Parts: sequence; structure tokens; C-alpha cells
Amino acid sequence: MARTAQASAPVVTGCCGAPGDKALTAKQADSLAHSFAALADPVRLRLLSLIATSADGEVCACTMVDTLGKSQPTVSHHLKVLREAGLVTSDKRGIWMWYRAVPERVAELRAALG
Amino acid sequence: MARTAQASAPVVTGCCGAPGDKALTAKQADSLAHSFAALADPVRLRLLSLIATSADGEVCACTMVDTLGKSQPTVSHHLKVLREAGLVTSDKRGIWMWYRAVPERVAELRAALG
DNA sequence: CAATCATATCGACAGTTGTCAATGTGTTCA
DNA sequence: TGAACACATTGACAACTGTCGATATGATTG
Repeated sequence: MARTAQASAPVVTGCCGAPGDKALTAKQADSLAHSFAALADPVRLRLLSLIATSADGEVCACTMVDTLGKSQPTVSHHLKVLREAGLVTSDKRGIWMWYRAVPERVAELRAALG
Repeated sequence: MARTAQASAPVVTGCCGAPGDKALTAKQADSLAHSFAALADPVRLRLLSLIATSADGEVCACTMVDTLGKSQPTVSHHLKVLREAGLVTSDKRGIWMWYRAVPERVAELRAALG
């Protein structure tokens, strides 16, 4: 994208060189920050970990309410955040809501770190 | 763990199986969440990206104040968060403060995602 | 020494976020 | 139909966070 370096001023008047153009743009950073924010809560990390490490690849919501020490509305809220971040999908079967991880989305974030 | 429903029925009476023991503990999740929180802000992501992609591997603070559209105290605050998260180190030389990335720390977070 | 510059810290403010009780929605079963 | 259950949503509140102006700290220069 566009560089922020101004070619007009030849005098740097200090230490500062050109910032280089490989860094994230503001838009890219906004999007990434939203995704990482979904991981910036211990309850959500435990939820995602619970789902991702489950034997069947899916976990019922009631299991998570039982396992974590949080109220049902709180767990529901965090699952919604994970869903909106694309990190999990939900699937209602009968009375129960089953959650699965979205490994591709996790891989995207991992790729952003290296 | 302990089920809070009626104790009379030994049957599972529902969907819930055992949660499995591979998931994160509360302590692990707390620590990880703190680290990811450092990445959950667009300004910090741009700072880290600016530093990590710089040609010399280090960037002077004044460059970052110039590049991002934020005030000097704001940039200084975010750099402190990154420093406390172990993602960058700082080194004062003369008047200027130089920042370098800590790739091992970034790798740790990347590893936590897969 | 005083003046100047780069950066950090402080104080205050608005906006966001995590939490839970209460309530709503939709499903199953008697 | 109505009761019971699983989950989502709402509303409210405290705690946290990003932001900037003002100010402090520390180094350099004249």
C-alpha cells in the first residue's frame, strides 16, 4: 500500500529512517486485532481448548457450563464471541447445542504470527 | 465435575460426557489470555509489525510516533504493553529509544494455536 | 549552568468488556 | 395442551482499556 514516507523533506533531523512498507496497514491491523481479541479472555481460551481437544471434535454447551465455573449466560456470551470470530461453529440438534472448532480460522491467526 | 442436577439418577440424563483432560487449565488460560490481549489492539499490532519487518531489526520510538496517527503518550503506552508482554525489548541509546522484536515470544504464542 | 529534545508517567475521560439475575425462545415429552 | 429443559438475550453494574493533555525524567548541547 501507500508509503507514509514523505519524499519532500530530505532532512531527517534525527534518528528516524523510513518505516519500510512491509508493516501492517491500519485496516489489516484492525481486522487482526478483532480476531486476537477473541482469544484474549481465559474463559474463551478454555472453551476453544475444550472443543478443539474433545474426542469427537464437538462439545455440547451444557458440558462447558458444567466444566467452567461460570454462569450459563456468561458461557453463552463467550461462545457467541467465538462464533462471531469464526473460531467455532454451532449446530443445534434437538435440545442441545453442539460446538465444533474451525481449525482453518485458527491456522489463519497462527499464520499472522509468523 | 460434580453435576448439579438431581442426584437420584446415576444415568447421564443428557448429552454431556466427560470433558476430557487435555484442555487448558484456568491458570494456563489466564497466562495465555494476557499474552493474546497484547495482540488485541490494532496500534500494538502495527507497532510490532513495524518493528519486526524493519530492515535493521530495530526501530526508534520517534519513527513509530511519526508513522502511526497517535499521540506520543499513546504510542509510549502501547510500547510498554508490548514490552511487559515480552514481545519487544527496548534499548536506550543516547536520546533515542530503540525497540527490537522478540521472535521467540511470538513463536510461543504461535505454538499455543496449534 | 540553562535550553532543548525524546520518551515516560500522570490524571482524567469516554468507550468497551465480563459478569450475573431475570427473562425470552424454542424443543421435547407426558 | 402444559410442564420441563437447554440455550439465548436483555439489562445493569463494576472493572478495565485506549486516548490525550499536561507534566516529569533524563540525555545532549551550547
